[in-house]
Amino acid sequence: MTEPAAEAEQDPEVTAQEATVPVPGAARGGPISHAIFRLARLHRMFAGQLLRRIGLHPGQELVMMHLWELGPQRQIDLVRLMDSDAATMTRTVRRLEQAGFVRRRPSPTDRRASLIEPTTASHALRREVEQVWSRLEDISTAGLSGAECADALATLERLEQNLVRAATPPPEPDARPQ
Amino acid sequence: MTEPAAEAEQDPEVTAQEATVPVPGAARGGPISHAIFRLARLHRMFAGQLLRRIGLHPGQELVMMHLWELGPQRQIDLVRLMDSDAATMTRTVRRLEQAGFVRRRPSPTDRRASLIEPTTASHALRREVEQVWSRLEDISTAGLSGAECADALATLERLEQNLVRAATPPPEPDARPQ
DNA sequence: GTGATTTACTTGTTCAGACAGGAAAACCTT
DNA sequence: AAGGTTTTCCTGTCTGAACAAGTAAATCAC
Repeated sequence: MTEPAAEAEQDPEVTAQEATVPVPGAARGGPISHAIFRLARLHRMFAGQLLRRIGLHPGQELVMMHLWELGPQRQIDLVRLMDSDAATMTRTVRRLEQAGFVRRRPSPTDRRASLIEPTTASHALRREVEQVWSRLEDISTAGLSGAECADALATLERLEQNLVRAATPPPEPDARPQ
Repeated sequence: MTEPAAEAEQDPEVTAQEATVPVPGAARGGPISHAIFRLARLHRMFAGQLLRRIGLHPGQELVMMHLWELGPQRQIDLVRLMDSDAATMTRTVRRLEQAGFVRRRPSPTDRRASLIEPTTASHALRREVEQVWSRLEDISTAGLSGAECADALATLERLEQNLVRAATPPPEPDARPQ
């Protein structure tokens, strides 16, 4: 069990005829929103194809990276690290367990929780996952200078901050929140 | 329509404690990739919450926008317009039909296909969907000048183009492709 | 200590998205 | 006309993601 990876075929048919999908919303609706949407779609599809070859599904690689980096974690810790969902994490961990990449161990201090830890077999995956991320980064930043990369990053983070601010519960101008 | 700015929500619990989710990959892995990932997640979550209030799920609004804009379409046309998947479209159209937003009519010229058309009832949705997109755009671009918006758009499209290029099948340097 | 609340996790449901496989109609070639 | 191929759509399966609801353990308040 726990055969390391799927090494599949080496050259996938990463054929996305995406290019320029004309969407009504793009013209009059929201050019930025729609660009985010398209970029996200493509990026996700790309990551999915790279991950598929090493036997992971999108999202699972983040769990594994956290575990490799931080060691055994409770599910709730993983949920917080990834800003994910407890229900999703339950299933993701179960699938990773069935795939032989993680193991569950009852928490010695909390009988509600279990500790999730990477199996030794999973360590063969680590380099591959890191290669996937590095490849994705190379592809995304192809042809961009260091300054342009920094610029792009600042732009992405600014957009993100705008959404974070808008999503943040209430301004709560109350002087004494507590 | 197009109420000016984000002016925050008045009610929803759009509480994402996102903020700064520390992910291993962010530090050493791929800052740009990870920023795309986070931005996409937030953007999608936001769109989902706005759409939920008007009774749609993410993705369905795009189908409706195409139908409102272009009139009756075959499923395969919608698939191509959205760069989606035939299987997904089958189910999305079925759900939209059950929700009363679209109707199916057999194609007069092709007995394999049916034409999907928006119902009259759906037209009440149109303004709401447009408001959602416009709100999303306002939120995303809050505090950005016109030039900065154009800049951000260029950045997003450049990243997108990088992925498109990488996904495009082969360079095929063969002089005579045919 | 007893009882209420919170926390960690699970299950059920619904949705999008991707892939495999298949059916029927349309098409092309011979 | 006959046969093979392509197109259009559907179903099944598996995954992530989100929400609701529930269980068991821990914690807090009294």
